[in-house]
Amino acid sequence: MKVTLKNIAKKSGVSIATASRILKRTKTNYTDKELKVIQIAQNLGYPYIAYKKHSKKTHKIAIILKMGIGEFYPSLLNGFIESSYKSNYQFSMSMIDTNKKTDPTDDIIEIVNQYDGACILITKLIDKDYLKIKKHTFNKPIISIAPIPNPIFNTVSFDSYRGGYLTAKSFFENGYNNLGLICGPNNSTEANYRKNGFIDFVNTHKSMKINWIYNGDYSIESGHDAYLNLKKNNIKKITLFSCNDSMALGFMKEAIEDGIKIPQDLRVSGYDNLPICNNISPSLSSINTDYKKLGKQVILTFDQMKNQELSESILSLIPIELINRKSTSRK
Amino acid sequence: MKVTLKNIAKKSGVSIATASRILKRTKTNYTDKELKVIQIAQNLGYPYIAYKKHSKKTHKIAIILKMGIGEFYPSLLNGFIESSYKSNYQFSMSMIDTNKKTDPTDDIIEIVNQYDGACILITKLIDKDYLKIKKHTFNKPIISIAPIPNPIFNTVSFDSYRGGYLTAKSFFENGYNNLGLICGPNNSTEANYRKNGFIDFVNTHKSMKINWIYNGDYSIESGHDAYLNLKKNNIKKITLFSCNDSMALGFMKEAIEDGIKIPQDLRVSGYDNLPICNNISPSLSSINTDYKKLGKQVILTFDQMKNQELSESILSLIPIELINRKSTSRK
DNA sequence: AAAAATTATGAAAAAAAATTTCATTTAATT
DNA sequence: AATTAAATGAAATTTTTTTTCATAATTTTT
Repeated sequence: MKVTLKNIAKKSGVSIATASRILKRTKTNYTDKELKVIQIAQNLGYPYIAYKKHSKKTHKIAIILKMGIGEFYPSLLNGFIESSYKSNYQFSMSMIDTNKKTDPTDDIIEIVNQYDGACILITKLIDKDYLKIKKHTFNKPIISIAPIPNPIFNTVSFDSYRGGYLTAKSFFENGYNNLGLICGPNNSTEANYRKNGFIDFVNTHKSMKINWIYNGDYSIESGHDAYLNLKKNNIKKITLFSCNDSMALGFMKEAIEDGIKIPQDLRVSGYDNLPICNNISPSLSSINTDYKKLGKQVILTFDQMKNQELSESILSLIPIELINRKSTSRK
Repeated sequence: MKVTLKNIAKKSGVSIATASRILKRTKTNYTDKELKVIQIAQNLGYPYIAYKKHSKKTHKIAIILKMGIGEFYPSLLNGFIESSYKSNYQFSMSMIDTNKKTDPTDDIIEIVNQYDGACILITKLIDKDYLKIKKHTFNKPIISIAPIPNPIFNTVSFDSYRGGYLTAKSFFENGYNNLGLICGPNNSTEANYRKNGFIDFVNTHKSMKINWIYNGDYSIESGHDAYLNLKKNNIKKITLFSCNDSMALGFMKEAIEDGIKIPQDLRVSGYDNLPICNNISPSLSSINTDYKKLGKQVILTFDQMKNQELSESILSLIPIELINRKSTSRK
C-alpha cells in the first residue's frame, strides 16, 4: 500500500500540513518532533524525503559475485572503490549463493533492481540466464566481468589468454621445457583462456612440452590432489602453470610437506597475484590483475552505455602482467 | 525536482493515463512500449513502480568496513549471508577509505541512508563520530561489530579477550612457558582485548613468562619486522601469540626463509583463522571466529531494536574457539 | 514583566498528481 | 468483413500535497 503524508501524520501525531513541511525541508538540525516524523516516514518507506537527495554518487552499482572466501574478493572491491574516487559511481558488493536449489538469477534480478546498475561475475551463468536477467531488470546497465563465449552484456575482463601466454613465454625464456598444467574448471571460460594461452605458446615452440595435465576446480583442495596425482605418476623436475593461485598454494603446501624443495626440485607459477603470493615461502610467481584498471574501464563503459540507445555487446580486455618470484627462479 | 507521471508521460510519448496504468501493473510480461515507460520512470527515479515491491528481503543492511585486502572480508560477508537465509535480511558490503583527507563519517552516513540499517566495523571511529552518524542517519538501526570502550550503538562482536585467554591456556597445558607476544595496533580496542586476555592468563600462572613483546599494526609487514626484532634480540625457543594471522604469516615467512624450523625451533599461534592457516606449511594454529554466528546475533539484535523505542546499547559477545595446528604442536 | 516579533501549528483552501471513467481507436479473432 | 477484445487519451474524479490564513506558542526586545 502506498505511503502518504496522511499515514505519517496520523502515526506521528501531527497534522498533514506539518508532516509535509518537515519532510520537504532540507536543513540539517532537527527538533525531536521533526526527527520522529522523518523516522516514521523512513520506516514506512515514504519516498519524498528532502535530505535524501544530496548524494554526489548518482550511480550506485552492485558488484554481484558468487559466494566464496579468499583474498580475491576484497582485492576486487578495493580496486573498484579506488577507481570510483571523484566519479559519480559508488560500488558495493553482494554475494549470491549459486549452490542453493533456487534459481540464482532470481536473486541477481532482485539485487540489480535495487541499484542503478550492476557488474556481474558469476561464471556459472549461461546465455539464457543473462537474457532473463536483462529482461527482468528493465535494461538497467549491466556489465559482465566474467567473459562468456557469446556475450549478452558488455564485458570488461582481464586478458586471461595473454596471462597464460606470458607465463609460457617466461618459462621459455628461462629454458624450462618440461612443463605441467593445473587447469581450472572447464566450464569457466576464463579458466579456459588462461589454459589456452599457455598451451598455444607451448605448441609453437618445439623445445617445450607439456608432460602432465591435471584438471582442478580452482579450489585449494584440488591443488592438494594435483600434487598427489603428480607424485603418483612419479613426475619430477617439472615446471608448472597453475591456472589460479589457490590451486598453486594447495599444491605447494602438499609438496613442501612431502619434502619437495621449490624451486630447486620443482617450479610453480600461479594466476591472480593474491597478496599472500608475496608472503609465503617460497614466494609464488603469479599473473597480476589490476582491479583499479578494471574498475576504471567499467566506469567508462557505464558512461558509454548511457549515451547509446542500443549497442552491440563490446568485450574490453584489460592487460595483465607476470610477476616472477622465487617459486620459478633458477635456484 | 519531484518526478511525476507527467514527466514520464512526456518523455516516453504516452498519455499520463497510460503511464499510470503501466506503472501500477504488476504483471511480468511487457511490451516494448511498457518497457520504455518503466525504464524512463526508473531512470528519473519515480518511486511508485509496482514490480519493485515484491522483495521478501525487507531489511536491506549495509556492512560497512574499512577498505583493505585479505581473506577476512569475504569470510565475514559469507557468514552474514549464510546467517540471512530464510530471514528478511539482506546484507551487502561497502568499503570506506579511512585514509582519505575527508571525514569518513560523511561517507558512512551517506551509505547508511541508502539502506534500512547498517553494521559498522571501523575501528578508527571515536564516540564523537558515532554520535554524528547516529544523528545524521535519523536513528536508523545501526550495530557496531567493532567493540569500543564506551559503546554508542548496540555492539555484536567476538569475545576477543577469551581468544587471548584460551591461547595462553593452551600454551600452559602444553608446558610452553617461554612466551612472546606480537600485539596489534594499540588504538584498536579489539586488539587490546586479545592481548589482555593473553597477558591476564599468563600473569596468574607463575611458571609462565612473557619475555618478548613486539608492537605490530596487524599488517603482514609488521610480522616481518617482528621476526627481525626477535632475531636482533637473539631470542630462541620461544612460543608466540600473534594478535592476528597476517602478522603471524609475515613472521613465519621471514623466519622460515632464515632457516628457522616451526614448530621445532619456535612456535606461533595466530588469531582469525583465515582459510590460509590450514593451507600453508606448517599450518597455523589460530582462533576461529564464526561469522555465521555473528550474523545470526546481528539479525536477532536488529529484530530486538525494532520492538524497543529506546534502549541501552548492549554488548553481545560471540564465543570463539582455538584451533590447534602444526605451528604450535610439540614437534 | 509586558509588549512586540518571530516561529510553529492545524484547518481549510488551493494546487498538483494519480486514478478512473468513458468514448474512440487499434488490434485480434471469428 | 464483421465482431470482439484490448489499448489509449481526454476529461472527470479522487487522492495527495502544498499553501494560505488564523491562531497559538515561543522567543526577543523593551
